[in-house]
Amino acid sequence: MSEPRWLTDDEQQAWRALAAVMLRLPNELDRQLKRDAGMGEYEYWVLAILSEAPDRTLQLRDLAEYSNASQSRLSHVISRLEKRGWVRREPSPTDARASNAVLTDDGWDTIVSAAPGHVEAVRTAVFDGLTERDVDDLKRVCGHILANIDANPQG
Amino acid sequence: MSEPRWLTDDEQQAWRALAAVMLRLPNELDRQLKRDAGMGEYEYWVLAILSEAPDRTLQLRDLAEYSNASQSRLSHVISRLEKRGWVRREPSPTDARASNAVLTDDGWDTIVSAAPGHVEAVRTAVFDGLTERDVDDLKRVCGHILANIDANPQG
DNA sequence: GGCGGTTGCTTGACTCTTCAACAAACGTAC
DNA sequence: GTACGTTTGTTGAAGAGTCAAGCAACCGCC
Repeated sequence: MSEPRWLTDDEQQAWRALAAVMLRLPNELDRQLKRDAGMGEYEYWVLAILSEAPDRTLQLRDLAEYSNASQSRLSHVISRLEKRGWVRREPSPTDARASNAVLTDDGWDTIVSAAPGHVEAVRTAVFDGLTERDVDDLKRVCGHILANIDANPQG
Repeated sequence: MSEPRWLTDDEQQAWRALAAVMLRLPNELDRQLKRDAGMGEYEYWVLAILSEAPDRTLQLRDLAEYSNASQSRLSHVISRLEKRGWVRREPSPTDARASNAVLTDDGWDTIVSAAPGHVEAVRTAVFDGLTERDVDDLKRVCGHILANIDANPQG
């Protein structure tokens, strides 16, 4: 192993800022959602993605990918959402291994009523005070990071 | 409550990208650290911050703030690090309520040997392919977000 | 000097995530 | 058709984080 390529000062500062965002922002949004809608940020994503899917239905495999989680995590989460009556499982008609998650009417009502408050929280915590260029920069840099992770997974 | 200020398309895209980073990046770095050094990303921060502090010592209250965590979380983590012999607690000489965390020699050796691999993982996952301007943008935008959170805490 | 509010920290219960092991169905090659 | 490796999904145990409650020390004030 050769001499490690240490981070420059600028990189260190950027890294500290990003790390702080990753520690604090999810916490912040979880708290708002938990308080106002009884769910966490990840559960919100799952319901939101389902609500936009054709027939409000998605195979678990795909839902896990779109929501950036492991299948195991999604499986546990779907079980919880099922218990609350917001989602139900259906066997896939085309592949006997696969299951689909379907958003119920209750789930639809829940996400529709939770959305305004959550969007407001995201706006307050993230986008307030950002210029259009800031938003573009954020999208671009995060896109690079995701590409880096995809290109070089640790798992 | 008035009509919610929905996100623009650009904001939505940026938000999805940031959310994906927040879900996947910590996971990625945790896996590398767990595999190569037997600790998680947050534990690494704690050790790293301590290693740079005067006398490798910091009051728990301050360490919690610098590491962007709750005191409760830090308390649990320090207990784990204590069990592994990387950190020890000391009563504060100036305030009988307070405790200091001190990095042990073992802890020092651990963080020194873990650092190169972890820096490499951060570089691979985050900074590879970023221009200097990207790095500046990342720092600037994350700084804005942190300011937003500070100005408007949900807790 | 002691009362009341605040600060620093710990604890335990609850919830959530990960990881590894497992099972069932698929598909390809022979 | 059957054997092998892969894909899809579930499960249970172990590890971590959050939250609320609690305790002790501090500080300002009367």
